[in-house]
Amino acid sequence: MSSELEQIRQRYVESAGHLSQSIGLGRSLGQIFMHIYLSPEPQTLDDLTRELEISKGGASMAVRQLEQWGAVRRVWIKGRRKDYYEASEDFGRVIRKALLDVIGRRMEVTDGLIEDAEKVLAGKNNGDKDWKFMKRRIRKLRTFRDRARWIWDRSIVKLLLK
Amino acid sequence: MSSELEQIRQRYVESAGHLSQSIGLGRSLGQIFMHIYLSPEPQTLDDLTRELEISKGGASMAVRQLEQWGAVRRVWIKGRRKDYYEASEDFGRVIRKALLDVIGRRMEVTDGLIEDAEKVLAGKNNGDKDWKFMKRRIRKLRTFRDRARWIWDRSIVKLLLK
DNA sequence: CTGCGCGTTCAATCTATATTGAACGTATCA
DNA sequence: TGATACGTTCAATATAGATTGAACGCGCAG
Repeated sequence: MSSELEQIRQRYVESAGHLSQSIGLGRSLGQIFMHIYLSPEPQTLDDLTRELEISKGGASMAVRQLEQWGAVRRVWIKGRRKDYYEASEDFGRVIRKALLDVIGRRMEVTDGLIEDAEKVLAGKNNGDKDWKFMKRRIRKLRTFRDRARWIWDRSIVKLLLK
Repeated sequence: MSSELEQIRQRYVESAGHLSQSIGLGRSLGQIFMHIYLSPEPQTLDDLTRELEISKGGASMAVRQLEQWGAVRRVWIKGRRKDYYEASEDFGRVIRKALLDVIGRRMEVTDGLIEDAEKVLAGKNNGDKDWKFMKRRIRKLRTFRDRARWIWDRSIVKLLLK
């Protein structure tokens, strides 16, 4: 492949790496996807370790993540023993799956905590000013949490499905 | 303040710290906001460093970030020299500002790269298979980038404004 | 003007997490 | 049934970036 073409690809790989790094997914995830996406031929783990200078273990894990999000798919080439990967062009689907996965996981983290505290607070219902304040704030927190979840489930997810 | 109340607050502070850490904002940002939010009285930087055991420098920077997002506001108490902070209850506005800030910044990162490469590719328009492939992929990338920006600007932002 | 009490800055340090790579399990081929 | 060529795992390591804290500037009180 022409070296000028190679240069362009490298620039994209680098950029994708920075981007995925900046959103907290690690550099190699973006690099790997972009490399596969800009490769005319399906790529193997060895191709990735060689071209991107990353470890085999890392490549293996990243590729599995990308596969779960539908960003790459495994293709079998008969006669070959290795796994070959090619990129999906359906970015919409990929982003949707990744968002649902990543953000959905994050929203679960907060579950449980608010309910627990509200139970304690309900028991201790004396007229104390500070307890009242705490109750009001935590009720407000819960209201917002519920609304956020609703918007996420009913509106954002729906929007992403288009 | 009752120590039981104090315990509840500490649990929330800890959780908020974990949450903000997990979304890549650092632990202290979440801790600080939650501490102020659950405090009946406006808090000073010294209060924060004492209660949360964080450095003054860090508290100063985090509070400034929270102020920019409208999550806390500075209040003057006459006769006092220190800055006092109290929390906003309008989470919707806060989240909106933070998202627009954080994600907006991220979307700018990718600008420029695609255009540059397309110019190079347009020049080298020979019939070569690999060049054609690269062109198609990058065009697709650009199409998606444009669509993503459109959805962000026209739909998500609009949704958040409610 | 001087000293003090603040908030801010930023190079040094620490830490959460991404990445590595040797050891391992597994499937394929002779 | 080995032998080999893979992909996977996970404890060890490296690194990005969050946090610290000493030095600083500024404004107010005396």
